[in-house]
Amino acid sequence: MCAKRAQNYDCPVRDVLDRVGDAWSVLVILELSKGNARFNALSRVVGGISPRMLSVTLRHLERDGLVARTVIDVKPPQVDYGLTELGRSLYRAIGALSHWAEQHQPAIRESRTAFDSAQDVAA
Amino acid sequence: MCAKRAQNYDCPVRDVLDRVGDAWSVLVILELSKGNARFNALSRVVGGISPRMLSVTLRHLERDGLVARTVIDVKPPQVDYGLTELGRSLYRAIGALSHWAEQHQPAIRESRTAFDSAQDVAA
DNA sequence: GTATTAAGTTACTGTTGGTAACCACTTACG
DNA sequence: CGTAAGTGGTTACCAACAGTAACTTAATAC
Repeated sequence: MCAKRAQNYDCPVRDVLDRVGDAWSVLVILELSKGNARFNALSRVVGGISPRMLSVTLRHLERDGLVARTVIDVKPPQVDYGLTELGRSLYRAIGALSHWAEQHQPAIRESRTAFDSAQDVAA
Repeated sequence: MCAKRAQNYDCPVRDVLDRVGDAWSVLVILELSKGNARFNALSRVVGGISPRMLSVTLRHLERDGLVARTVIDVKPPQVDYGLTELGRSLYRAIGALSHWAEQHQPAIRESRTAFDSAQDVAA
């Protein structure tokens, strides 16, 4: 976004947020932080994700060097996905934001409720 | 996302990432971290944002209690926007991620280039 | 009277996020 | 031998939403 319209902003943060901002990416990184996994295993455990979305998400993460894809040449070929070192370091960074999120979620929830009921009155 | 399809996951992180994942939200928070500003001032300084998107973004941020909207009752009524304490604390949290982003951007860029050229060969 | 600035809103469009259905291949079961 | 179920995805399609362009209301200046 920043890069695309990039009038004044050259923004490394956007590169990361474009990836992190995606719901599935985070869930997949969270899952993989527990250990490597294969496609269908992820598919089952992430819950609600479709094969396509998983495929797309994994390819994005692989492209950014956050996830490594390894084909194991057994008879029905298996594919193993795991976090790279870069991926693990991002996981830690997300952890910090996640911490903030947990701490302040009540405040946000409260604010939203207040805002919404104020809107209802206005309407 | 998490909340919407919320099969298994009740995820406070998503609440925050839905907001942070949006390009404009971050840019606006960054801008407001420098000091309060009015609508058209923001419009000019953010660069590339349309009135609608600014309006939408600000209302989201206000709803989440990150930004305060103050109407000043002068003759052409003015509206002042500024970060709340919650907003400032999020700004600091974003800072951490931003730091990670700056540190690792070269690695990500490199990985993308490598990945893309590998794809080109394959095609 | 028409131009500008304030702070947005409305109506529309194009991209993209997401679903449902399908594919090719191998092993297991009856 | 046929068919079901697991592997790892792709293709075709649609709806929602992000984003743009144009308009609004009201006041002050020229």
